[in-house]
Amino acid sequence: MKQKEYLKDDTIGALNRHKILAAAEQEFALNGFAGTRVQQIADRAQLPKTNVLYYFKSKEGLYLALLEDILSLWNGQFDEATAEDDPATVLANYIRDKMEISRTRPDASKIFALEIINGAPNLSSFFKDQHASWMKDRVNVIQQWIDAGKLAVKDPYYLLFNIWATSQHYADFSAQITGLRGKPMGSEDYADATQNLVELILVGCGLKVPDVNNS
Amino acid sequence: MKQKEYLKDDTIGALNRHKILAAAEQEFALNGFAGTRVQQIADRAQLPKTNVLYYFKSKEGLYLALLEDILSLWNGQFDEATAEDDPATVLANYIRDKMEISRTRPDASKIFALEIINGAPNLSSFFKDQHASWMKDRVNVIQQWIDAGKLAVKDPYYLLFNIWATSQHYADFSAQITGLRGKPMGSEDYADATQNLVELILVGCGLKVPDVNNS
DNA sequence: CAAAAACCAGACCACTTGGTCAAGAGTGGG
DNA sequence: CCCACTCTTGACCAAGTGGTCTGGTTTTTG
Repeated sequence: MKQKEYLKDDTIGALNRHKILAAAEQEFALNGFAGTRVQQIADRAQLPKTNVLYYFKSKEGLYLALLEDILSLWNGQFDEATAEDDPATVLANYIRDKMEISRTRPDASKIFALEIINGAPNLSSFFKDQHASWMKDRVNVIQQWIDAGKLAVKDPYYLLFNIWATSQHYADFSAQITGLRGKPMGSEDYADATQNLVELILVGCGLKVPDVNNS
Repeated sequence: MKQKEYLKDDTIGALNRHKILAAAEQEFALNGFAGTRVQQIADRAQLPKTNVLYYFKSKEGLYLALLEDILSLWNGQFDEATAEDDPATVLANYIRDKMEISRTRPDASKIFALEIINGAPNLSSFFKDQHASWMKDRVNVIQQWIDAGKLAVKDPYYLLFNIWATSQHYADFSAQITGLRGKPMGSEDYADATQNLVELILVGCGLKVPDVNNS
């Protein structure tokens, strides 16, 4: 029984694991893996350092567990779209999804960014493979749109890169954005930025911007 | 006299300083500040560790010196543009500039990104002020274009953020891009990506894409 | 109600790492 | 040639850090 115990959500163990992961997400996002002290995570989680190491074998183990959680965010609606769907709607929703993640999970986004900048040393080849095959599928759908004359874009890869870059930018570079705007992005600002981005990308692809009210 | 000595470019000291900075740029980009060992920098520069500390007071001093070098890249042609200039040309050139920096100085771009993600703890308020006032000027010019009906964009800020995001993405996320494309970006790929991006942004702003051959 | 498992936490340690020191080796101008 | 200055380098150290150990307390379970 004990092995399954921690899968339940209401045990004290599951609760602490959750607290630790949440604390670790903030600390790793702010200081990177090497720059984060286990003690800092413990402090933030309001637990003694020893407890952190009790629930997770090591600092690296904790980081990897966290990373796995974070990677599960990298799936969204666009996953199921097919060539028959309307590109404008699909892309608009995908962009809105990505922006919503940036807004609600900025630390997760930052950790992912840090990981990639450092050459993705900890991304499992499982994730990489999965990610690559997801990409192939999506590129394929986009290419069909292009071939059908629905999309004025030359290369599907660049389109996706541009969407990722712009949407993640709001999370990853929030310090710069806040500094330059003079105030942090509120949720209305995010709504503006999202609408702006949707229009830029869609118009840039020769599409008409669909109504806002469809998810 | 000794104080000016290191400003000369051909002394042994200037040479070593240069080697150390170059080595540090690579190491810091790959491992972040906390994750980089002074010894690693020394090894890459092919000098004993003590020498690194001889030329730069401390690891932090070295990092700050490097950062200052890097920040000097954040100026470009767009700086001198006025509301009388043609927005399509100015923006296209600005995007090309940014992409060129991503291609030729990816490590510098990564270090800047790491710095921002971590909340920009080491950016001098001098740089921040300078950056903010640059921003105000540029936003002003863009706003004039908008007011004159030359540019179909609602907010100048978001336009600039989007340009930065997309162009820096190619440097900062090169590991992901390489993984997904199956091969690293060559200079022809960069040319393609640049042209693609210029078209996306300009068309997205309701502009016509000018000829490639003007810098 | 035991016994076993899960949880808690202070004391402690091996090791890494930035940085210092001191002693010497080049080097250039007067 | 000598003297001041720059440069080089091995030996060394104090502080910080991830992680263990041990002994205990609480919770679960048969």
